Amino acid sequence: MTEEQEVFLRHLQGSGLKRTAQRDLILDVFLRTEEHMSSEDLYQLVKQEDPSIGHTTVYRTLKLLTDAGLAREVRFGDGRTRYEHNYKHPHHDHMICVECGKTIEFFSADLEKLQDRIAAKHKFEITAHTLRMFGYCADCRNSAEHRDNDLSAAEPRVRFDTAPGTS
Amino acid sequence: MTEEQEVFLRHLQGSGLKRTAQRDLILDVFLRTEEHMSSEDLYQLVKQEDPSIGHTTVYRTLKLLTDAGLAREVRFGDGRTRYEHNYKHPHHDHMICVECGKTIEFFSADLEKLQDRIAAKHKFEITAHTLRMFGYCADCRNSAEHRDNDLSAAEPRVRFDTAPGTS
DNA sequence: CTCAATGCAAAGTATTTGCACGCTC
DNA sequence: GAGCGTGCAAATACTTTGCATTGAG
Repeated sequence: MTEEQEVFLRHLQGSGLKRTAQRDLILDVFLRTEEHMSSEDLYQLVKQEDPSIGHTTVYRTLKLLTDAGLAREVRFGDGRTRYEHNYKHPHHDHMICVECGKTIEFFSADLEKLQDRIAAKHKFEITAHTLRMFGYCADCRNSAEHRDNDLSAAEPRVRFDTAPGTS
Repeated sequence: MTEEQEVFLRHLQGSGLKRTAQRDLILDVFLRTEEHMSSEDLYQLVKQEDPSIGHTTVYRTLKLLTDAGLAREVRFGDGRTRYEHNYKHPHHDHMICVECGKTIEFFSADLEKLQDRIAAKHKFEITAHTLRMFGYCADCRNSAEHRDNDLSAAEPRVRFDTAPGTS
C-alpha cells in the first residue's frame, strides 16, 4: 500500500466513510496522472479500466481526495475545475500558455516572502493564494506568429481573468 | 461627455458598431459602481433605471466595455465572472476575505518585477496575470472565532482555487 | 443489518446563442 | 434602407443533488 493510499484510508476511516473498489481505482488512476485533470478528464480514464463507474462517483471522489489532502483544486479561468496532486507536491504557482495551453509550474520563496510582507502590511492573514501568469511559453514564442496578428481577433484558448496586456 | 464615454464611443465607431441608449446607460451605471460587479449584479442596478433592458444586453455590453478597455474581467473562484474598472485604474491584485467576502486591492512594484524575473527565467512572455490571496481581513481577525472552529466544517464564502493552508 | 456509496437522471448555476423585431447610421 | 442591437427564450456547459438500489463494515 502506497503512502497515498494510507492517507486516503485514514481519512475515510476517520470520517466514518467506507473504502470501496471505485474509490481505490479512482485514486489509483489519479495518482498516475501528471496533468491537471478535470473531473470529466479523469472519468474518461477511469472508465477505460472500469466502464461501470459513473461521472458522479469520480466527481465525488475527487472532492474526497481534496478533503484528504491528496488533491488540490485549481482553476485556470476556463470555467472548468481541475485537480492536481497535493500530497508531497507542495504549493506552487502556474504560468499558462494562451497559445498551446501548456502550464508551467514554479515556486519562488522570494515571491512567497514578498506576499507575506504585503499581506502583513494590510493586516491580512493569508490562508491560501494563487498566482497565475498568462502569456506565451518558450516554444510558442519561437513559432511566434502571434505578434503579427490582430490580437483582438485572436481567440485565446484560455480565457483571461484579467484582460491581456494589463500586467 | 466623460473621457470614458469618449473611449467607448471611439471603440464603437472603430468597430462599426452603434451607439444606443442602452449601452450609454449601462456604461453610466457601471462607472458609478465601486464593487466588483457580476453581469447579474449590474443588470439589477440597470433595471432600476430602465426596466425594459434585458440580461443579455448588459452581458454583451460588459464584453464590449472589456474590449474597449474600460472594464476588466475578474474571477474570485466562486464560479461567477465579475467586472471592475480598467480605465485609469491600472493592474492590481486582490486579497479576498473568506469570512466577509470583502476584497482588498493592492499593487506592488516589487511583486511585478519579481514576476517578470521569474517569467524570464522560464523564457515565458507574460501578457497578463492574477494574484489572489485568500484569508482573513483585519476586521474578521479581530472578531476571530474562526480559530476555535473545526476548519473542515466551516463553509468558506469563497471557494478556494487552492486548498486552504497550502500557501 | 445499518448506513454509506453508487449511478442514473434530473435540477441547478452561469453563460452564451438563435431569432424576429426595432433602431442607428 | 441596410445592418447592427435588443430582448426573449432556448441551448450550453459544468456542477451538484435526489433517489432507489447495492454494498461495506
